[in-house]
Amino acid sequence: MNLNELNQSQREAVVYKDGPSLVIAGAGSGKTRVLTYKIAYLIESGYNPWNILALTFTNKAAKEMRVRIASQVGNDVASCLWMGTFHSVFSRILRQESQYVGFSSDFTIYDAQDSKSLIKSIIKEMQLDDKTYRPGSVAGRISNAKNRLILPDAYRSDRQIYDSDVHSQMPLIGEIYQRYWNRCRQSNVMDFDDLLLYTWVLFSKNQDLLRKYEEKFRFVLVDEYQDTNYAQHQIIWLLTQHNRCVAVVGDDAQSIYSFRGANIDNILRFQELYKGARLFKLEENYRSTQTIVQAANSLIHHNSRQIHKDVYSRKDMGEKISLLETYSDIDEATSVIRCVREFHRNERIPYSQMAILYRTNAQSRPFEEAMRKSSIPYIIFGGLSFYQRKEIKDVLAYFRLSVNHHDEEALKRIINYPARGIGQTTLDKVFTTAGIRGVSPWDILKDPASIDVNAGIRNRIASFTSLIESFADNVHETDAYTVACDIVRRSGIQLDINSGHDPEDISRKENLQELLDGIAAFVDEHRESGQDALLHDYLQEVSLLSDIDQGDSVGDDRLTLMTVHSAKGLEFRVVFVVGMEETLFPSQMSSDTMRGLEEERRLFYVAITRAQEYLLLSNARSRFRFGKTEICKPSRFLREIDPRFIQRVNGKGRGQVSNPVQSGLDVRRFKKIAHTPPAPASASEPAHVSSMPSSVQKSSTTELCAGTRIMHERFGFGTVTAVTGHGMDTKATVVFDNVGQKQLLLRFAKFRVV
DNA sequence: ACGACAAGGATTTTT
DNA sequence: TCCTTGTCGT
Repeated sequence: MNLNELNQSQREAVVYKDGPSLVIAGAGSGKTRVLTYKIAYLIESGYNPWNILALTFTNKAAKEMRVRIASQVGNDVASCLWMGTFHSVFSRILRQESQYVGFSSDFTIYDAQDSKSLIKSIIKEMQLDDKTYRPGSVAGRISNAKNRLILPDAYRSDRQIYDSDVHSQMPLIGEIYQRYWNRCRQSNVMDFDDLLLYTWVLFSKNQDLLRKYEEKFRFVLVDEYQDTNYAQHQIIWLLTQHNRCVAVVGDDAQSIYSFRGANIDNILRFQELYKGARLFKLEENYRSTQTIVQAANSLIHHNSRQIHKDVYSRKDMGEKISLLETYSDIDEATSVIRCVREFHRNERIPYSQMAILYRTNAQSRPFEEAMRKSSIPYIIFGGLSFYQRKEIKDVLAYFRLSVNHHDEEALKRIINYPARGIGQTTLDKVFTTAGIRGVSPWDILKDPASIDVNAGIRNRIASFTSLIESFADNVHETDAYTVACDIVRRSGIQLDINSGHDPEDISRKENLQELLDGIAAFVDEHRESGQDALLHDYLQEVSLLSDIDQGDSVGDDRLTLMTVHSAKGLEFRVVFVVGMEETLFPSQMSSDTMRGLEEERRLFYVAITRAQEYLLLSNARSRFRFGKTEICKPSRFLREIDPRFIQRVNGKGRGQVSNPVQSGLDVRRFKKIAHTPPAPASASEPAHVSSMPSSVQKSSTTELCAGTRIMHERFGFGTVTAVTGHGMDTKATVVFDNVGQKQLLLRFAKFRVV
């Protein structure tokens, strides 16, 4: 590792390991670089990788860091690090120690949808009005409570909380929380918040365990600390208050997730909590022009609560920031797209280096239309993620129920999908009886005498339970892919999904295939590195995966459209921030409190600092919203940027005024997430290569030695650096051109020598 | 038990 | 406007 590749302040932050430290990393200042170098440095100075805990918020960030660290210390070492998202690391710990919190180790995980659905059922069971007790808001309150480490008992006896619930017309939330809590325990499931909450319970109620993990994690690093909630903060504190070997990295100016419980005070008060903590500031921005950096500074200075820093750039001043005001949202889209085309033609900037950022997903539509008209290739992020789709969730529910029969939400999803004649009436009986007896619905299904139904239904129930049990039989021995195929086939999902022929059905079919391909890849990958690849293992990983980070195929030159939130951490040569209007950005719902407004301002700060070279901000005088045309005022944020950095531009071009008839008549609806115009008929590569019936031959191991070039089915080209082991256990160490170093177990690896 | 219609609501969403 | 949810009819 070469510390000379770091600047002065980066280096100081990296080599300090004698106590707690807070690294304030301005936008584009090399935060990930510091984290990865620091971990590599710790290892070089004697720390065992398995004694280092590094926590991130996204799988993507964890993966990226692991690759970068692997390139410094090798993959073998890097793979021993405890590195991952809070949720995945904690779920691993909880599975290990599940007995101490009263769960069994094969607990399954509820996503937000499952939680909401269970809460809805509970509200119904309590015969409350779901207009007053809106499941979404109730779920939000419970989630908040969990993030603040408030257990149901404490919730119900807290006067202040009760008053606030009464104030919002929902005095019984405590009761709902208690029931929700019990039901999750009974179902052997945890929701996302539970993964944090029970970890805290585990450590705070059990001194021996805490000591064990304190010993284990000799050094703890946390990325994006400004986004931690109280629970995460407290767990870190429990683990590190004695050895004080903790480094947190973040930027208070980029804290934009308070609506999910993130608490900016965690980072602002870090030094009060860890007395004597060193503060390092990374202030040189390597990403953007001086204009962009200074403009962003001038904006964020309007916030009162922040850690002082002077972010600067040594790049050129660059272009001024363009301000574009248009007549309507349609004009805004056409004008922005015209700019996109000019940047592409005149400046030769690829589309993939440009992004349109907006506050809300609903704003994407006019841009989609404009891009279709001018045949600009684009990709829209947002909307339903892959794993949220019905067809995918159904399959996953089968997996979950096979692993954990008590998973109530999984059961509810699939007991009558595909249709097997077990209707709502029967289900109601099952759930009511389960509620009365205090057992899981599965227990009721297994005990046919417990409900009053006719023999036909009884038979159908019996065949359903034995179907699930037959899946469960294989779950511990057979690999996830084989089990998954078996489930998809024998459950009747395959039949159901293959039956339709409209575009919707085709897409469902493709999604199912993609899921199965993903499982195949998972199995391959885990086998190659000698790890288990059972359905349990897959489920654990996939339950905590939200987006498909391998999603976009490389080489596609497409313009990006996304919300500002999802753009965090990304950068583009050209950025358009659109819809800069009061009530939209800042959002109506946030602008009544100072705290909310400051968060919106930070959000805008994030948007601005995504740009490397060119930044354009636009606002429309009128906008079509909720079925009406609204008059819009320019955002106050536009006035908060120092005018020295701003130039007004005219969106109308050469007197072109948008034609309302033209846009109004365009009634075709496009549901596709991504759209590529037909024009550049690129040699179409097969969209899906089913990976299990391997198209790549296994080569004989004797051909391999250090220096051999190989082509791996998934990892691409790479060079063998070492071959170790004998017979079945022969492994090759390969440095891949794109994905870094990997260990391949030759018995399973799919590659050929080139 | 499923499809057709009406009504109501509508940020942001790393896990 | 558009999406989700609930009710009603067959």
